[in-house]
Amino acid sequence: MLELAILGLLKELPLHGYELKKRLNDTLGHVWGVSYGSLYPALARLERMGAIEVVDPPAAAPVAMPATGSIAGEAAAARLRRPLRRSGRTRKAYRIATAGQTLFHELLRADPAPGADENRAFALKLAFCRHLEPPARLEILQRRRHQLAEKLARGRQALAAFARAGRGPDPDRYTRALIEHETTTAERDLEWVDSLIAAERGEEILQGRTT
Amino acid sequence: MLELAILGLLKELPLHGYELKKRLNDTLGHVWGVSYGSLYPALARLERMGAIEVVDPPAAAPVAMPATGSIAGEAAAARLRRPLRRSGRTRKAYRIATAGQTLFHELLRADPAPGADENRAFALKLAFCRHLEPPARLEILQRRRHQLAEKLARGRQALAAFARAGRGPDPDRYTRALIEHETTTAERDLEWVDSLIAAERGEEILQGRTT
DNA sequence: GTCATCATGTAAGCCGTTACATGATTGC
DNA sequence: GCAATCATGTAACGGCTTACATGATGAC
Repeated sequence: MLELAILGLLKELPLHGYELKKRLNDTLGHVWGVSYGSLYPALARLERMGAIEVVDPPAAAPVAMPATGSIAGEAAAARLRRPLRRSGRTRKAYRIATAGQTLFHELLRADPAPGADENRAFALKLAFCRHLEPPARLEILQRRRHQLAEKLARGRQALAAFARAGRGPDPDRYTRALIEHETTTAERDLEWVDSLIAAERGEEILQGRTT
Repeated sequence: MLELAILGLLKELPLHGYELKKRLNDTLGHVWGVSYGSLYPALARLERMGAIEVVDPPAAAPVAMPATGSIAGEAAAARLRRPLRRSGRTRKAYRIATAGQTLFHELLRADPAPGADENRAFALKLAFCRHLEPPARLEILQRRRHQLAEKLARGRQALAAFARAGRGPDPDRYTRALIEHETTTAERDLEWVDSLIAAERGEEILQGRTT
């Protein structure tokens, strides 16, 4: 997942580790907080894999990039633009390589190990899926839909079990309240994803694609 | 967190590892899935700490326990009741010790490391907080309330930043939609916790406590 | 007697963290 | 020259997972 986030950010513009961490925590902070101890090794790993590469030009590259469109992107870009006359050796800016593009798409499409971070995984994917083709986006959304539907089913089942077991005064109102709340949350999440899917389909039609 | 779950279950009735895992996955499964590889070491750790102890009686202990009130508890109890005539040595059933009671309460009151599993940590605490005194319960709920309020504030802030930055056609509708959705989710979670707090207060008044 | 299941554990590995070590650049 | 901050890394550890090793019991 860290890899995905890194590649997603580098896809917009070349960055060095320190700046990358800042952005990760600023723009993606609510979903994914990273520390140096995992960031730098991850960068090294990605470089070994050939997914990213250092941009050599000691004092040239990332000048005058137009609006990236990403939140806080402008501020970060400004931060990067200014001190470019540093010697250029201390900082190691990375750029995404072609192998990295491939990896990026693979990671976006891979279904997440079911578990606690299904949520953050989806959030991360959504945050980067603008780089994808509409069909691939749809696939991600539908996979998420499926996850949520299952979660909802499990919740309703648990609720039914409660109804059968809990005769008389509440055996455990807290657990029950929890499951109820989680179930309605799942319902709403599902509706939301459905609305995203609908929007996506509308988009496609507007563009004349009938896939 | 595993410790908390284990202690919480053992507080209801003595169990051995295998059964413990089943319950963990059945009743708490939606919030916390465990594997043997972490469960058994955790049990060993807790035993070393003196928080739990093996129940020696080779073929006697957990017979005829009345309704536990926990979901699926009856089924599990039946499962445990029947094969009791096993030699009694293969299975190591654990009971919570007094040191464990203390630990349990400490774990319930400890504030969770902020991060991804704030949610599951709270869910787990809620699932066990019926063992707590009302004031302690209130404290947990209020801590959660605080967490959610902060999350909500961050969300609104991010949204405001979006409003400032995103002139014209959507720079990134996906991220925006994500943050919007997370914000409204936080709002609803907050309302829910507030309702739990209100219920708790009502409870207190009914019982004549004016704390 | 053999198969499914119950039952306990260990080993290796993944993915992240905190804490530490180190040094360059800039502002004052 | 000194502090703040920028910047890169390493080391140790944490907690959990999968996969593996092992064996008892009960059903047929």
